[in-house]
Amino acid sequence: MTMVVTLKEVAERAGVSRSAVSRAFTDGASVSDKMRRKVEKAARELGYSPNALASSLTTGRTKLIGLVSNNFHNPIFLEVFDLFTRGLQDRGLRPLLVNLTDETDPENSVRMLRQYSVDGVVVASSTLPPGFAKAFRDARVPVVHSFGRYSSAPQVHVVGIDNMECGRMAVRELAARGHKKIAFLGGPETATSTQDRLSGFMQEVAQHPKIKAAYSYANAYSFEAGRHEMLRLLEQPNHAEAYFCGDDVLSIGALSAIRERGLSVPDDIGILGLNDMEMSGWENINLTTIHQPIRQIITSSIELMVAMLDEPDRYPEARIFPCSVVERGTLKLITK
Amino acid sequence: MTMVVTLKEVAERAGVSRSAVSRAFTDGASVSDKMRRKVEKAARELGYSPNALASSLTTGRTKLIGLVSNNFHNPIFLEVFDLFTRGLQDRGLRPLLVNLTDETDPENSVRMLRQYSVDGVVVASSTLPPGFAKAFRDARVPVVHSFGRYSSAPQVHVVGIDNMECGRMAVRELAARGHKKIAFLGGPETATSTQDRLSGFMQEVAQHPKIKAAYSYANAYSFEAGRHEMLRLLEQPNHAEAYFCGDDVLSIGALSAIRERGLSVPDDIGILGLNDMEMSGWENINLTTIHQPIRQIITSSIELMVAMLDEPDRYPEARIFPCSVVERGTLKLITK
DNA sequence: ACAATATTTGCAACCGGTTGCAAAATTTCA
DNA sequence: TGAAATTTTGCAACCGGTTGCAAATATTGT
Repeated sequence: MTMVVTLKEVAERAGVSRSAVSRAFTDGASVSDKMRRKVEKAARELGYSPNALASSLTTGRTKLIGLVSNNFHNPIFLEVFDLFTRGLQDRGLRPLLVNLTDETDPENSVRMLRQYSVDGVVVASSTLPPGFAKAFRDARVPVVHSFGRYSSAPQVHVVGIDNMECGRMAVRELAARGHKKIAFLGGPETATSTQDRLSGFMQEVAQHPKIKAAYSYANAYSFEAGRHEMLRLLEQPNHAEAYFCGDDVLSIGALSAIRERGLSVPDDIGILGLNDMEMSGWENINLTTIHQPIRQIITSSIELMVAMLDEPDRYPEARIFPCSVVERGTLKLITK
Repeated sequence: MTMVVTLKEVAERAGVSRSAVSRAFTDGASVSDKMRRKVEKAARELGYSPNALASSLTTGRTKLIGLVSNNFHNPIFLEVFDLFTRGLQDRGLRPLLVNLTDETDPENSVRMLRQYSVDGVVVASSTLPPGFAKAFRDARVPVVHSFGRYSSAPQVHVVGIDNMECGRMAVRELAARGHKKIAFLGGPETATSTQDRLSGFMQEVAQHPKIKAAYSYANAYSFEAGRHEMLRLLEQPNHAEAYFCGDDVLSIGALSAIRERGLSVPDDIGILGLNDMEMSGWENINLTTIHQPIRQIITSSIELMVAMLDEPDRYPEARIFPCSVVERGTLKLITK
């Protein structure tokens, strides 16, 4: 159909064996310069390029990496996909993108990715349960869980941040600005990132006897969810002075709700986000937020994946990167 | 290494031939119920699932679709990737994501995608020259250029909008609101979408003798580029009353610049965008814009791709979807 | 110039499946 | 019940490459 040139035809044209052609195209193989030139000439004339899938059959390596996620409504994930695809490409790996939105069962995706013999899988999500990543490990395919839950006994490789510490950091930050009545507006209750941020948040609150804290959840990491939850909160008799939102996009939704109700930020209500996505720095958003070093997380995830390709049974580790507050316009300045 | 179960082992366990196992897993094949049950039992016990890549070798179909783009800084593309990946998955196709940022030469990507024997390629970009899509056609791989340039003599399948008509529509819209001094703030000059929108814009301006029009370009479809160009324009002695920006993200950048200069929208300056991405509807953005029906464009692109898999030499067509203005807060209301 | 050594090449089997064809088994019908 | 028609099964070759091994060729040292 597609008239694709095969190795055999190149061999015939060059008047050499098929193995010779194969060797000319695999570096490190034993080929003389003369032979290589002869083969390359024939290949060029025929427009040949080797079939990566056929060769994977014998080499056992496809250079395909499953990139699975379910965050297609959080703008930070555009940055995530950009960094992942470029990083993988730069190392000669190909991302097979899997959209897990609405998928509750790891089975299907595991099966599918095994059918395509991916060399490894990157699970890029904090809203997918840890069991999802583990399912890949159980199927004996190397897996890195980026933005996953850090645990003292990691079952799979995790690269991300310390979400509990972020929760604590948020409270310290709000406390330093003199807020006495604060709240956590989390993402979906089932997301490990939400759970951990909340638990760090509450842990730190316990250290500040004068601070009153509350919490509630949005049902997704999305603008609409944040807006909806904040509208609900504003209908309650006495809302908090400042909110730590579990994500920037949630924060932006909350900001929208607050302004719609005629309140002003940061004077009436303060907002602290988490992620520091590109958009949060835009002047029309200007969100004070905790920076998550996604560039480093992704680079490190890829390096870890590459290392695992050589050493599949590598002992699992967690790579945790520190976060820090970036000061913009949605939180009052610190009063000294 | 990965202890993967092969068809041969299933055959041995079930006590049947290898072909029998193969047939049990391809629907439409001639197998008795008894045989199928026997094979399925053995397969289940062994945890077998067929190797899609190996079978592609003989069937000539990988069900892999290259999804190539270079728009990783325009939030609308998160929606685009979401819709494409889900749409492809729903039809049993797998998106192989290719990030063409910084890539100027189609050669590499064509070669790479051929090595992986993709069944087809979707080029999702209006900032990639038409030659990019054509390179795939020349390599005899089915290609659909989504968001591509509509031409009366299409060389490849194009699914998108009539960009010239959008330009005209923008002028009519601004004229109807009584603006006499308008301008087009385009994306990169090399993007066909920019060229066409500008040419439609100018064409329509010629129909309105009282209207004065100018135009300039941002160097990318991104927030920063839009903001930067608008800041530059505001330094000129007399800027326009209303701008048609070639994209929503550009518009948002422009809004940020305008407000930073202490001007108000839409009273001092009006902005009309194009795309109607999710974010444009957010209350803190609230952009008046021309809606591009991306959902329909993507559904149609996928349907076209599926059709081409059966009929690779299908006569090229252009599928054009109408756009329409969605009224929000960045343009004065029409004065009757 | 010749033997010893090192490098390059081709043969043939294999990777994990699919498929045309003919033999074997089953069903249909008289 | 038996022959004809139909369905199911297995054999063997093939898809496009890779690789261990032995034969062929080239290089080195004396």
